[in-house]
Amino acid sequence: MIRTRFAPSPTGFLHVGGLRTALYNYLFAQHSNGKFLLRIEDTDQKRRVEGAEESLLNTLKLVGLDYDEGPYKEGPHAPYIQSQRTDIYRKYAQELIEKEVAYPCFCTTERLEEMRNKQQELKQAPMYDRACLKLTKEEIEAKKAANEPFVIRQKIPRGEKLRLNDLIRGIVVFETSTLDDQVLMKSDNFPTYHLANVVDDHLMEISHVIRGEEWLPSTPKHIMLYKALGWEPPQFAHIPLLLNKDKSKLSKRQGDVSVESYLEKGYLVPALINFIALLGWHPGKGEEQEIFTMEELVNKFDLAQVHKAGAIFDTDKLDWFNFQWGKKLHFKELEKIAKEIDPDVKIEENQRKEPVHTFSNADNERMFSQKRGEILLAKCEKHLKPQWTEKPETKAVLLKAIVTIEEKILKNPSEAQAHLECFFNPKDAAKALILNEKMKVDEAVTATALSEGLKALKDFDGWDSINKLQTLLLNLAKELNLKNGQLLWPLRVALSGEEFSPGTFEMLWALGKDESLKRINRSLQKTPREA
RNA sequence: GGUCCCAUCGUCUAGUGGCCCAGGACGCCACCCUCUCACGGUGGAAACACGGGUUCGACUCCCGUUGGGACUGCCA
Repeated sequence: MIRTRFAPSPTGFLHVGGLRTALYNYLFAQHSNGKFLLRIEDTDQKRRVEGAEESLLNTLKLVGLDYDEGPYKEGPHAPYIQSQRTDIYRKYAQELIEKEVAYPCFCTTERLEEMRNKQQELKQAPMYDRACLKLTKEEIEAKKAANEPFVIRQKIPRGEKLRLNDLIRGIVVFETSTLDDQVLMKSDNFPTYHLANVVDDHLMEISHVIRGEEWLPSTPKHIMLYKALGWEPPQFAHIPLLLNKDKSKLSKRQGDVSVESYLEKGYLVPALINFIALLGWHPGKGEEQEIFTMEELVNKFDLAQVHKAGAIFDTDKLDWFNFQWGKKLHFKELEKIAKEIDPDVKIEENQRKEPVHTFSNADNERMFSQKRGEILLAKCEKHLKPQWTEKPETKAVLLKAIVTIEEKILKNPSEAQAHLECFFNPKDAAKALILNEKMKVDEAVTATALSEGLKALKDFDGWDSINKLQTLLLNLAKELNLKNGQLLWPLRVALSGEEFSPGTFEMLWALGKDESLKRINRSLQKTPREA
């Protein structure tokens, strides 16, 4: 039975590196029909952060990493919070002393510090000098009786070779003489990671310990503890680190590392998972697919394909994943509501692989467009000026305008405001902007385009359809013997007042007849006809 | 300093001795589409750290060098 665990320390928000560790544990367990457990490692009273545990649990839930056993869930090995298991660790610490693979140490922090400084100066490896190992039973009892605080240290044998077969790194050999006598129990009677982790992983029947590479150097100590207690060690898989741009271990100081903050910024859960999964793992076999659902990841995941080298956490690619997933999810949602509105709707893909919805009547199409606006609005509402969404008349325009900038919202919702500005705060079109040499738009062309455009639009009654507006103006351009751009550019700039904006047909449609004619008219007044 | 880990385009990576004068993706650049921006399409620049072996043949195996990283806490 495969059993894995994620064992975070509740000292803050869930870190993206932690998310990846959790994800690999989850994927591996799911892939092999095993169990994934969550255990809270809160043995350091000093680093306790209020609310961190809740936030951790909450984020894990948000990203869909549900655990089979863990806090607030029934499980055969409860409790899953280490601070509630201290009796267990004390018992095993005692057992280790009795087996003489651990010993009490009364050295003060000051003495240890002094010792290390000296060793550093002599360019020696800082290691505990085993002063307390020489204590007799009587001396130990006397110190205990005098209430001297003490820790329990692991007694590492000297001159032995320890082989570890890591699932990712292969065989790693350690010389035990280079290993320090690790503290197992602190003077506050709480265990350190090293003891608690070994005891719990054994008791909770963890088969595979999948954890960050930073643990590799202490793994031989852990293996010795398993052996000393007569236990079979689990399999180890040390996954590579996530790195800052300068290749150091990913840290808060060099950018955003909390999963919550990425979620808050609007990154989609499947995009984040997709991105993180591929940082240090690849399905291999020449696979060129990049977009994977959680289900596909579970199917394809394999520890043998996890890399050895660290990966830089570079969010450029995350932005791309987010855009891909944004489109995918959005189009799926549109399909659903289109079918709800009109069971006979025809959905075809255009050349860009975007869905085109053809409805059986104009009412359905209108309703769909409105719904589409509402969906898009929900994606960017928090970035918009509230006055646009509050007034009914501006809201109607907004729901249309927002559809015209769909791909921009999908790409980056926080920029929606800037793209929508031209619908609500029209700037007078600067003459210099309308005239465009490259497009062959001079003053005469502008005057013709605006006045003829205005004339045609005045009597037009197809304002509810972008397609009809398009047909009208394209035909007009032909009649006037103008290139499309010569007619459409002046009109678009007259409508938006901007160099960049949604297209002419889209703007006309969203703005509606009255406002459109007003804007074109105003530009026309200001643009002198050629003499 | 010591111990351990690692090393293919700027980044994420494919590659398990001949399929590779190295493939994909992001980013970048150019062109196309086009009423602008964007979207989309096509193309381009861009990497096996170095030196020795082993082999008929090395990105792939071995050794060394160099470089990077982690650990070296009564933190995890």
